[in-house]
Formats: sequence, C-alpha cells, structure tokens
Amino acid sequence: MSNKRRKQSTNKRHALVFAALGDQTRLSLVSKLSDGQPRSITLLSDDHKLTRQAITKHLHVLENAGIVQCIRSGRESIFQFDVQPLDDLKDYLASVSDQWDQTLSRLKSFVED
Amino acid sequence: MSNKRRKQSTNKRHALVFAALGDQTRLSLVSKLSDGQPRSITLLSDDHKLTRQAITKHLHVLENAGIVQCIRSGRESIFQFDVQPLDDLKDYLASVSDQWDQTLSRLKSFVED
DNA sequence: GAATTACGCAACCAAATGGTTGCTTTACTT
DNA sequence: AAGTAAAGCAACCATTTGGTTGCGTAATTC
Repeated sequence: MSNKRRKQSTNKRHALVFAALGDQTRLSLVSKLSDGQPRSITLLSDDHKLTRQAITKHLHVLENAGIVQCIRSGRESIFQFDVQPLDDLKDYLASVSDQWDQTLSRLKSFVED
Repeated sequence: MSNKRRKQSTNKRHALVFAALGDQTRLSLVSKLSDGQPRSITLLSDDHKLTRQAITKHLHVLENAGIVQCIRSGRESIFQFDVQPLDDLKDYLASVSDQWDQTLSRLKSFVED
C-alpha cells in the first residue's frame, strides 16, 4: 500500500511548513501578509532592519513551503499569502491534541474504576 | 505598555516551538510520545536508524520548546509529552486562519456590491 | 535616452544544526 | 564485587542557515 509513503511525504511536508514558521522574521512576514494584502519585496522589507536580500531569502523559504506565492508584476515581485498550508498544520495539531485528550479521558476512567 | 514586548516574546516562543517541530525525526518522536506513554531514550531510539545521542539531542530540542519533559528515574531518562505548546500553536494558527476567512468574506461582500 | 527603482544573482561569512565517535559515570543485576 | 545497561559529556565534522556586500539587469519615470 502507498499509505505509508503517503504518510511519510505528508510528514515531510509538515516538517517543511513547521520549519518555515520556525523563525521570528518569517512569522512577522506571515502576520503581515495574512491580512490579505499582497506586497512587494521592498514594501515588506521597509520596516525591517534586515536587508532586502535577507527578506527575499525568507520569502523564498515561505514560498517553498507553500505559505506564500510570488507573482511578478512589472518590475516588482508581489507576494501573497495562502492559508492552506497553515490550515493543514492546524488540522494536524488538532489531531494530536484530540488523541491526547482521549488518552487523558481513558486514563481518568481507568483511575475511577 | 508591555503589550508589544509581550507579543514579541510570544512570537519568539511560537517560533521556538514551530522550529522544534520543523524536523521529521522530531515529528516522529512527538507522534510516538503523544500516545501518552512516557518512554526512555533507548526505547525511543530503538526503531530509529540514528544514534542514541542524535535522538537525545532531538529530545532536548523538544524539551527546550516545552513539548516534552524529562524526568530521571533510576538510570534512565524518561520523556513525556506535554500538549500545551502544541495547543498554543493550534490557537495561533486558528487566529491567522480566522483573520484570513474574515478577509475573504469582506472581499466577497465588496465584490457583490 | 538618462536616471532611478525594484529586483535577481553570486560570492562570501559566521553561526547553528544534525550527526557521529569515544570515553566516563551512574545505576542495576547477578 | 564484577559485569552490564542507560545515559551524560565532549570533541569533532559536514552541511545548512541567516545574513551581508557587490554588481548586473529589467522596468519606470522624467
């Protein structure tokens, strides 16, 4: 069955997205772009202390994780947010959390017996 | 106000936890431990190809993010899962996702006008 | 068409990460 | 008390990461 392989690549994807969010600068970029307004690179790097190129690298990490998409418009690169990868993570975390809650309730009823 | 500072350190914490999950090996460790059963290091490294020391390092990364706690019992170190940091991430992702949905609905009603 | 703006590309660098090996220490077993 | 099992500690290594600077290129503006 390709279930195992499916699951492996899913874990790899999750790890990729988690890793992309595992940085303060990138988190702040996500938080900006998640207001729905696409922005150019210079605009995104304006209120940062980092260089434009540093921001560019971070944006490409986010893009590689699918969190953000880039479209070229004229001479600027516009980045826009995509919510789906984050939604996937949310579901994943919810599943872990649910499993945990069930474990707790099983433990509780065991103690009560 | 310490609101900004609070938010910063929160973002730092989030980034820490995200980064801790941004690795396949650590994700698999979390997935094992999230069944509620605490395990020793050797037990956790038994079905991995990696060395015990490599697994130990990963476990300490998880511990540093608060995802896992270590208690010494006799000659073994027992690691147990803590769901709270993941719950925090889940809430954070939910807030981003909610903001996004509201943005979409605003956009939709704008187009409909 | 000349200046400016926005960006890409590449080299380079320091520090962090992910992994190994070797050895010591601590606790359990017999 | 000797042997073994579990883990800690430290050094070492290759690769990745996060950042910079310098320069080239494409698109706008004047």
